[in-house]
Amino acid sequence: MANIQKVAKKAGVSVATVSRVLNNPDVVTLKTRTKVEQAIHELNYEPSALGRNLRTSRSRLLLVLLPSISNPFYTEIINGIEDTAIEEGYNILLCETDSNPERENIYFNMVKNRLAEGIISMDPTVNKKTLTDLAKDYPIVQCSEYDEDGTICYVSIDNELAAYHAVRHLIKLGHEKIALINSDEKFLYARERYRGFQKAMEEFELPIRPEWILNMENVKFEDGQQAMKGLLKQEVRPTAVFAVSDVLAIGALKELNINQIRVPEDIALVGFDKIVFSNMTHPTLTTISQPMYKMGSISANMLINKIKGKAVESVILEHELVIREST
Amino acid sequence: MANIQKVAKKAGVSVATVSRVLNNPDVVTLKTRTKVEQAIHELNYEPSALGRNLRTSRSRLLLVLLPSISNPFYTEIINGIEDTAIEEGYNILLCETDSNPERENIYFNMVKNRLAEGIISMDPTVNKKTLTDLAKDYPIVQCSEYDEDGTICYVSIDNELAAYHAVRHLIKLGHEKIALINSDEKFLYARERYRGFQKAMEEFELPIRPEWILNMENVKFEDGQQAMKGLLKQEVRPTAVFAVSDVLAIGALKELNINQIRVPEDIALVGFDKIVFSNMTHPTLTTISQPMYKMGSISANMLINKIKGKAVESVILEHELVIREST
DNA sequence: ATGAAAGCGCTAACAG
DNA sequence: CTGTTAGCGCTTTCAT
Repeated sequence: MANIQKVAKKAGVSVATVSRVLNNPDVVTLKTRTKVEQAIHELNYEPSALGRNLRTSRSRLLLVLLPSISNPFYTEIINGIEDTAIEEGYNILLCETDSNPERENIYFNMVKNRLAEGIISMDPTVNKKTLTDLAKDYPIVQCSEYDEDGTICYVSIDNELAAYHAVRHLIKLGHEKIALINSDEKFLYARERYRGFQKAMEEFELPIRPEWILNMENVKFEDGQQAMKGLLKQEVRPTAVFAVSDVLAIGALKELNINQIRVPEDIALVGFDKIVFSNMTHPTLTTISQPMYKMGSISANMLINKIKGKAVESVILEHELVIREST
Repeated sequence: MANIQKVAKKAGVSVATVSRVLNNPDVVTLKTRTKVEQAIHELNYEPSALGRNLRTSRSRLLLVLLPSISNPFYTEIINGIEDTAIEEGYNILLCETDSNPERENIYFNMVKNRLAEGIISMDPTVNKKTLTDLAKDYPIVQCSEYDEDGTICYVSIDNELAAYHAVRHLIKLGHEKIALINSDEKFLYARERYRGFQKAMEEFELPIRPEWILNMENVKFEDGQQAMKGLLKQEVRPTAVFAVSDVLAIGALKELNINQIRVPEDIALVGFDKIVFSNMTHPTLTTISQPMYKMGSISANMLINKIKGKAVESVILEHELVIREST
């Protein structure tokens, strides 16, 4: 495989000149440049990023931590991150942790040993302590899920307000018996969305029934289905359900369809995230839309600025209630 | 930042010894090893992968090319690739090409300049010529979509047979008017699945109506919905539809639901891929299941073997017809 | 404008 | 078992 030495030899110049042609072409005379370019072409030379990276001690690689790529919530965010990263000359490594600390560790080590220059964490299940410790020495930002009292910058939305809007929408539609399908409250977003639910219910003086507050361990379709199954078994049924993610809502909708319960006539349903599927269900899902692409691109910019040593500040973005057929 | 030199100095040994406790601990006496380990700990030393990579001229990075991560078809395959890769000490870089040759080129360059050691291509839109050229010099395998007369190894299924099974299933159910929602026939899998459709129809002496063969440019939900819209407009309606991907089928189902057409009573529907969402629709979707995880893990193994210089052979895996509510 | 030379951090052959 | 040393391929000062 051709290296810079061979090119230099073939072109009859020094390796420094070849390097200049590669990185700083205007400081080389047209004549020598042409010579070098021809040698490069003839030898089919490709500069090794390995050598360059060691020399410059940069890898131009960013890590994106997420529990699982199968969650459609992340896809638009990733697109935003990716476009911005590529624009800035970085590549991203999608890191599925599967909520597994060991996996997590592999990726943390990649930044410790310089294989990657920084981390965008979107993983609610990440070990906050480890992440905070790592953030002292390496550039890290958080996207969507963040650490409440942490020192790590983030970009997110106002989850409490968004949930409040969703529930208020149901209340204004005349619903009084409203259930909540939430995820595990060990996650900040789950706690915040619960607070939004609570706030709306209290504001309109509606009772919160503990048996209608469901906390699911995971956020897969089956969990939503399971949750709805639980709700339907109860003596008194709610007339409306707010699920904190579209995936949960779609699972719940499945169970409603199976039982021939009409949506929204018998039970109204609101989701969260506006994933692509949410428009393919029957009926289509009312949901909260987050500016996912923007969240991605902002977090990528934040991280790159941090890498460059610039100061960065956390950002809260706007959400939007998207009213469709399920309410 | 601590490097191997500082550790050696602190421990009072040579850099070689430090390197040994890192890579080959058993050849070092317990006593010196302990000394070195303590120095490593005290200095909070992390070996630089940059230096190691240059020295060993390996990056332990594999590229996975796919048009878009938002297509749920890829998620299980990626899991298979990832698990196998990590097991073998490799990491994977998910590369979205967006069917954009420029993007594609970025990733091809990463392997040319040694940042990555090989490529698993799952991208039907990839430039076959470029890929074949690259495969002469670098380890490359194909997963799912492959090049018919190419020299590049692949793992896939028998698309023609799978499509044949899907259509035969509809025929055995008594259907005679069967439509096909296909993707663009520039893709091999589309041509193969068409052939399977054709074979089944001919075997049972059923006519193939050109107006019931739809070739969609993309394979998003909207394309399936669009296709079904087209079918419903026609004078004579089919009683069954085979869509070559679940995503298309789900879009088609959406349009059927909108028009209150009963599935499977009025129109039966078969998809392809068995994506997670295909079990959440109402009715659930009959589909062809591919061993996606296995495809992923086999292709990763193939690539790693190729990198190691071993000979590898293409593999065709089994598929399965999964009969659910839509037929 | 170009070249010589140092060195990024590591591994591995060789010597002892 | 451990140390010395060369060098992976590149960029970048410092001279010229």
